[in-house]
Amino acid sequence: MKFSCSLKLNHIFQRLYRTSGQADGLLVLYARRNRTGMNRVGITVSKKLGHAVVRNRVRRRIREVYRLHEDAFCPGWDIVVVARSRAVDAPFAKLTASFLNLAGRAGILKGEDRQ
RNA sequence: CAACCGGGUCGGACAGCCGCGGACGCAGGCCGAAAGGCCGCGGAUGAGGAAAGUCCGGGCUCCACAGGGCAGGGAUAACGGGUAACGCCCGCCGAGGGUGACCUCAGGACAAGUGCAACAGAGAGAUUCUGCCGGCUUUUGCCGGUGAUGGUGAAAAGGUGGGGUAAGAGCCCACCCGGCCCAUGGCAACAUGGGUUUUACGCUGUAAACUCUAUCCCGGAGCAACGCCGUGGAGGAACAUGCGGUUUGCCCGACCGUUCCGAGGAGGCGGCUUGAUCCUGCCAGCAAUGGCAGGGCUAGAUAGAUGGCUGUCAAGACAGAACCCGGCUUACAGGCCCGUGUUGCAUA
RNA sequence: GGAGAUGUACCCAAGUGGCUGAAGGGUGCGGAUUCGAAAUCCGCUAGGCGCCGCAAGGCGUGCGGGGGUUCAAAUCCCUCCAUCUCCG
Repeated sequence: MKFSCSLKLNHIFQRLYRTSGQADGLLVLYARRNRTGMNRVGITVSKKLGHAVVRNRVRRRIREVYRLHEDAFCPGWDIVVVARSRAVDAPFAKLTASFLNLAGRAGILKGEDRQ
């Protein structure tokens, strides 16, 4: 990926959880501008969603959504995506639509940036 | 042919496009004095039979070295073997179940001692409420014998039959059951056969109750252990035969700290995968397993790599390594293979 | 990843092999007190699930689930599940 890496530091997760996020039935999205010029993306899947196989599948699908639409995002943001329990059985197209809709509301897409 | 029994093994496949991890390779690019780092390209490679639960056994690592004495604790439990070890596995014995192939069993000792056995019942290892019998009394009743009777209970003096007696009782006899002793077979558990006399073998159940016996173990932790590097920020603490600390308890003993220079700490690197290893063949053994020979290297992440989408077939489960092995337990759709396998039906 | 702890009526909970009652609180209902309530005091029965019954009530099953030992298990043993805590 061109300008993205994974978000690894626990205190940055904690900082993002204190901000007000965007949510719908499938996902919750927190975003915050950073100074690196890169996007740092973290995915949170709680143990309540199921066993390790279920959690791995949800995380991989969410990461795939971001990877396929990386060009639509503005660089320079910290992003945390939390999967809710209905995201376990959601089809891939609905997951994509939910992610892009929440990102648009957070104002981190390139189209939103021009306005 | 059908229904089973036991054992083993696989556990989505193929194609296309876009992606991921760590090794390896490259007269490749950038940075750097160098060591090296980052990027790019390439072809290989990349989750399980349970990776799970963390229930046992080890390896490995560290801590202030763990020594002696007295207490104490834990595990296992027919017998023989296998193993690095085990509470695991194999064989075998006994008991129980099944028509059978076979399956299940914490399966030492209550005849060393102690405890418990509620309620009911006369009585729960010790007895006379009713009954029966004998004697006295001659209404009531009293004394003695008796567990054979009734009822109670999970359990009531080893069982059946006969003799015997006032009535009865292993009191006596025959057979059976169990215990003990002897002989034979077996490494052994045990099996089979015999004996059990003189005076006295007949003993309840419970040890997943205390306990006893036998064998083994017991310092503590666990890779978030532990070692190394360490930005920024802050700058402490203490005075000697004392104080604090180290192991299941106590005593003795031993040791450590009480400092000096950088503990602790965000983060990073190592630990991190060649091992009681896997595959094939032969040999020993009923088997678990062991030996020899040849060949192979087969994940190593660190917010955690195997994915996403499409198509065809199938519809197809349980489920994701985190220091590593050997087991156990639990979850699980379907497919395949093996057996001088079992039973039933049909045909010859 | 590792180490532990706890599960009992709607909630808090005692019970560590035995009889009728799963003790006792809170909660519920009724009464006293009050103009009315809260608090307090007194009494009462019910307590979860299933079946039968018009009702009173009765029977069975229930102490997280399953299995075992025992005459008998909330209690002892094994196993699974759930919840919570701690370790950088």
